[in-house]
Amino acid sequence: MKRILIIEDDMDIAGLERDYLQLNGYTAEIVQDGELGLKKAMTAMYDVIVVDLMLPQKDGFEIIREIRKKLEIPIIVVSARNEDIDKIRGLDFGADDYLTKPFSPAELIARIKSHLRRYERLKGHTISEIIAHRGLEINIASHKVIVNSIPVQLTTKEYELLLFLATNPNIVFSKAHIFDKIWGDECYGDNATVAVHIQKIRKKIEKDPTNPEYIETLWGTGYRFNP
Amino acid sequence: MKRILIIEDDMDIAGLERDYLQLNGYTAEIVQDGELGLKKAMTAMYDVIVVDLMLPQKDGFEIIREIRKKLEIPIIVVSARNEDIDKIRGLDFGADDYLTKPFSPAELIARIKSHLRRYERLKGHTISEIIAHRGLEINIASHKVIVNSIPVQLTTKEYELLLFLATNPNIVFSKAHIFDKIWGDECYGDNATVAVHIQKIRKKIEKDPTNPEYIETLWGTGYRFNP
DNA sequence: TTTTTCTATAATAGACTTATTATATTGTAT
DNA sequence: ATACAATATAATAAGTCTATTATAGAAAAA
Repeated sequence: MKRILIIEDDMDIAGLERDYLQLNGYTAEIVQDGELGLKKAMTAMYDVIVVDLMLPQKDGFEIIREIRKKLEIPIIVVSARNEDIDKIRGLDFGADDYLTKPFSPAELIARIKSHLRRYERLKGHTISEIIAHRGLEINIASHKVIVNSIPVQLTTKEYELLLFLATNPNIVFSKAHIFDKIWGDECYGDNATVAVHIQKIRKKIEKDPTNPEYIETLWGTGYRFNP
Repeated sequence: MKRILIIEDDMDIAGLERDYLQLNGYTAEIVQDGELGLKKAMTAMYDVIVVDLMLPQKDGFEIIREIRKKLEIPIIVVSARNEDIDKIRGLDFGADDYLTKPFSPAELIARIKSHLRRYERLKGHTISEIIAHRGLEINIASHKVIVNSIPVQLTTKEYELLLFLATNPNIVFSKAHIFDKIWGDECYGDNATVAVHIQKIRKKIEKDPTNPEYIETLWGTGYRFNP
């Protein structure tokens, strides 16, 4: 079941969107506040984000830019003003598509479908799919991970690290790269920190932490998540 | 320099498209015939394909379906008839975007730009590029090597060395040259080290390490990878 | 408290060296 | 020419060393 996040302050429109999405087999969640919307989006549990440009508290452009720093998922912009379109298209701030109000819900569905298809084609999987894999299930809301039906409590950093690796399976990342991704480019820190976190995650999710199945060590190169 | 393939029988339109693309720093190639267009596209030398639906000889839909079987790159459809749009959107036959004639060249450029951006975003960092020669497969993103469907575990140095040779097939490299490439010019070390690594790689990937098929020895000269 | 980060130490994979054996090439004598 | 020896180069095996990672525990931060 694909999950869509709607960031939209007009509840009439948001509700309509949600109903249509649900009719088409999607799970939709509405957030009316920009600040909260950004936070929700950053949990990385959604497959697509639909965001209105005109929001109270936080600028839509800013939200998208922030999301794009961390996530690769499709972002569809909704705008009431036709003039915004050029701005959206011209500036490369990370949105994938745009719709001007009023738009037909069918149009929205069609576009979401198309973006999901492409994402899956290029990445090989969608977010929802990666969250449950083999015996490992990542519950994003609670930061809990379920390994072979046994719930495991991860700390924030442990969770972020695992999620990053799990959403990029079969790719080797150096400790420095992982550090940059999780802590941010600006942060200066020790790669040992990454090693320590990896160790702690392994203790919690691996059957035998000495012979890890999920997070593999490539000596001298980095770590790799095996799905 | 990004390469665009235009499959379009109307030379007026195709020429206009090409000129605009070139003005924007792209390399554009025009093919007027559907059959040939498909063949060209399949060479996988292009970054984006722009295809007209109405073509002599071969149906545009069919072409796109064929391309999509093999390639993940963005495909943009151009159609003269407005009615086609619904068909394009409704059917999932692999196109990424559509434009109805007449359209502004700027619009085409904008869309191509946007698709390229997204493609790079989703594929760029995690290039799951695979180098394959005969039974040997090297997956760059995951550092995995497979020989005749059997995964082989290489160490970092072994992997680097094999990758270097495999990406430069049919070229002879002296041990000193290989050493410089893998270890860096500044490093001083023994050429024997290279020989030892070659030996270890052979043990892992060659059927008969004594008569190597992949990494051949050129007595007194160096080593050569045979594809 | 709990979580995160740092530091010191231990474990170890694998990188490198060395010594030895095998093989190809070249040169020389028959 | 052919056979053989001499020489140069490569393959191999084994052992040493180093760099990297794992781990534990303390310190700092939240």
